[in-house]
Amino acid sequence: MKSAAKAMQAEDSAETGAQQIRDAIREAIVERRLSPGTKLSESDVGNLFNVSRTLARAALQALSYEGLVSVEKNRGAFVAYPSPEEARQIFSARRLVEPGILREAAARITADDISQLKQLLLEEGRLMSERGQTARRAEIKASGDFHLMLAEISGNAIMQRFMEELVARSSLVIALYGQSTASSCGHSEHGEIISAIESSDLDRACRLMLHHIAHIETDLDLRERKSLGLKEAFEL
Amino acid sequence: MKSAAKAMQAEDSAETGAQQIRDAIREAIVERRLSPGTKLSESDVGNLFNVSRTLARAALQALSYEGLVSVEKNRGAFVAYPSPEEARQIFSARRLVEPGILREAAARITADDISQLKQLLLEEGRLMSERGQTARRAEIKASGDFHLMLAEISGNAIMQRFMEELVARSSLVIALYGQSTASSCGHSEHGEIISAIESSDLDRACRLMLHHIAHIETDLDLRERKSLGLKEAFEL
DNA sequence: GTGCAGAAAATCGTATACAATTCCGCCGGC
DNA sequence: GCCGGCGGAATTGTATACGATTTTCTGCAC
Repeated sequence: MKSAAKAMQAEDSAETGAQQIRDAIREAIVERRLSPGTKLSESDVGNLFNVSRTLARAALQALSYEGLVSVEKNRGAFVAYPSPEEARQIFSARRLVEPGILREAAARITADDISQLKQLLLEEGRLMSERGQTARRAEIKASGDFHLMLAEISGNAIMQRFMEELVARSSLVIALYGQSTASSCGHSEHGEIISAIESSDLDRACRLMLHHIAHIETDLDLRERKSLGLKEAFEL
Repeated sequence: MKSAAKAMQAEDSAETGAQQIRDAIREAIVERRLSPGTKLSESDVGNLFNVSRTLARAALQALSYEGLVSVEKNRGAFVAYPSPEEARQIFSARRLVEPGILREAAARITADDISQLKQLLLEEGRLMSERGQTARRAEIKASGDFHLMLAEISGNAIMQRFMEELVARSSLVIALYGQSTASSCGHSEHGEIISAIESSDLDRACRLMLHHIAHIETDLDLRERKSLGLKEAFEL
């Protein structure tokens, strides 16, 4: 309900209404307030934001292009439920592009950028030590923001958009298959990467980045979770 | 009309009507039947395909997410007109991801894949020697398909989709800023890359790929083309 | 002829209406 | 009791309707 109110207040924004709805839903998905598989009916979304189905539908379509929502013909839209294979591909893509982004970012980075990165790191650490759902959600967001900021620094808007997609989908994967409570990125690894950049040791930075991504993947249990709703579900 | 890479997904009236329209327009853009800057009004598109504005709008929205169409609020949709900076970023992105894709593809490639690649090459060569608009258009498509097939072989659907976007946008850039009539890729370079893959010389293949992309860029004149609609336009 | 205000036309943004499809419970047959 | 078919409700797919914004055209003053 309060999200609906938020949508109303920003009514006279520059963007078309569908964009705001899309952003609101995306944020909810990335922060894991919406679980994978949840049905997002057009009417419900429309009612929630006090708009017609037209706009709700447009927002859902947009999210499906980002891979955060899957729409099935004549059946509706659902929060994406990435398969293990999809999960592997997402992280494979990250391993493929993030070192390159890191290199480009390092080539253009300014002192101001570095201090911003460090501030992000600090914030991340602060949230980690806090308790509570909201802190947890903010932490998830912050740890993704580190990777996104590197993409931003790289100065390539296309890669930046791609990284936004990958980070968002990673959040879904972690929500589904993550095991440890340490929800997302190893915080300290972010710091080490910054250090390596500062000392202009690019190779080391890239190695750390790859290690970091691998580390996140290690925390996943990517076994096919079939229906499982059988005897196995009850014999424990 | 049987592009191998189009092995995308089934038919039987496939997806919702908007998708077909989107694909048709995308093809027209990539084959340069639609020039950058051309206005795509919702009504016109709808009439052209005998559907309502609703579907036309959905298709245009979809294309805007791919960067092939830019929609301006309350003004309409236009075939994208990438700025020189955008063009640089597109090719920068390709330099960043294509070597990685190539490596993954090489790791999974089969004999059958190689023969398909070679066949694509042959087709490309044949089209090159032909005259006429339609041959030219088919050639443009074929030269892009080489890169797309590598992405497909890599087995990563996410990277494949990203490459589809990059190749399509590259076509726009070449249409805008390309100088030589040799519309697109150096044909022979594709062959060399295949050879390097065949002999398992990955480093060489990557070097060739980077060189190949650089070669395409060399053919661009990325100077800001301001209005130019002034005296310069008439004094020649 | 030039320039500008204002109306008319065209086009987009959003809502609503209707058709098509799927989902779900009910019922009779076996 | 279980299975398969048959409405009715719910939901999506598409079209149309209407208000808002932009563009174009017209006419009058200068």
